[in-house]
Amino acid sequence: MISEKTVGRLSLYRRLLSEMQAGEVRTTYSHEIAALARVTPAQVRRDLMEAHCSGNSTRGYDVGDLLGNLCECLDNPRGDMVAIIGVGNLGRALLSYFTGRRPNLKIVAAFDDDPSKNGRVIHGCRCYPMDELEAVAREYDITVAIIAVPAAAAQLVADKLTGLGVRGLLNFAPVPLHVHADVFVENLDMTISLEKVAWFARQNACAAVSSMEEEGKV
Amino acid sequence: MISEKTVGRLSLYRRLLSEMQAGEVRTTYSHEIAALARVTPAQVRRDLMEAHCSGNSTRGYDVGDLLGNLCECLDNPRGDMVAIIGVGNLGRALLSYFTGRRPNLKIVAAFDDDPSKNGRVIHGCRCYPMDELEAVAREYDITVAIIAVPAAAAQLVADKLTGLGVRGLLNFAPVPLHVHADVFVENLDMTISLEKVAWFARQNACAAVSSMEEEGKV
DNA sequence: TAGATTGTTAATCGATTAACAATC
DNA sequence: TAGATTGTTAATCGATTAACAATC
Repeated sequence: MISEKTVGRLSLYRRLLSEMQAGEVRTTYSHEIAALARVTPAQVRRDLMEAHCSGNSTRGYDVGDLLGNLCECLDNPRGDMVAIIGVGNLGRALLSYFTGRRPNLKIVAAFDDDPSKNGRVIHGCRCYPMDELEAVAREYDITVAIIAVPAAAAQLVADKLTGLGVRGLLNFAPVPLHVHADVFVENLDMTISLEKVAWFARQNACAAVSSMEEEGKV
Repeated sequence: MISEKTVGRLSLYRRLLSEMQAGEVRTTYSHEIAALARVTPAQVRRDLMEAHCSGNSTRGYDVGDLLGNLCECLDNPRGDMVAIIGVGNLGRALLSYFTGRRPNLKIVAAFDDDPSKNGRVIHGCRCYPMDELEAVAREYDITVAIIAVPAAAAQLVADKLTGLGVRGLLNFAPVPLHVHADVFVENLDMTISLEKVAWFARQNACAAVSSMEEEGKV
């Protein structure tokens, strides 16, 4: 099993390579990919080897081959069916953000308890009441879900989803979810991210001031 | 300097502890915090020690003391001024999401090149044209920025911001940013997160099937 | 006291980094 | 060939985990 970080980077490399290809670049070296992805060349090579991609010691990597390999490694040939739970401000923004971004990751159904949303089509995605989760999830064979409900409802939603066989959750609710080991959860707690940024921004600003003071003393 | 992961977890502990306090819990043990945060008790103790929080070997940790210490460690007493760049679907959703969530992290200004947004107040935040970035950033003493512009514009925006002294960026644009070492960047690439979830969901589903097959054989 | 906890130290694990040989 | 690259191996680094003594 490839590590979590490597999978994320492979996905990034793929995107960068497809931009290269659009610019008609045929071959590339690890350090070129590394510069774009902001990682080290050695890391790129290691990641690519994990994905069974090999290069040529004179011409580096063939962009077309690499893209093919990465797609084969990362994508489900049948595509993955995604549901989104919660169609508030955040849910609607996520629908608009994800729609069309990756054809293989299709958000096919949205769910919300608000009756006024029942039956509406938002960014091309139909909205169902929570009661119909089981029926719709089975109909579409949903394997991935995005949780965009308030914190208080998130665990209940996660339990329902995993009970229906969903094995991957992208959780935007600001609570850590309790799930079985065979379910992959990615927590995207945006408040924590913003707090981290603010904290390090302050530390860096302080470090800059104190290093300037030190320089001044010398 | 405390590690990135620890800072994130401290922020999480604080939130969980404040919920405890709302339920009138006075003292707590590391394993209680650990169960809520989905980490190990040893990790909780290590994190708390990093933040110079100490406990009592019989009564564990005092919830009130802990909250006070964590706030002192994590928060800027004067509050941090945050700007958001890009007021599209995502930007507006982020404004609504962050508004009021952390009083110490106030989004005081939004910026967008779309003239129709100039002067509008969205979720209590005034919208300015990009031309006014420098003047407004200096006026409010902005130290943190959220980047919610399309990929093609992100690097330019980041350069402008860091040029104005912003030392923390929360980047939602799907490109890695090039910044100086004294700027902290948190990349929140939601497409990569969703791809990771889909990938591991598939691996886990496959693993479940093969383990069932193995059990069947025995 | 006895017992469960905290804080500290040593051991383990994994990922990253650096150094090298192989290749075209 | 010469040179820059790839792929491989060994060394380093850091974080996590486990084991222990100290505490109330």
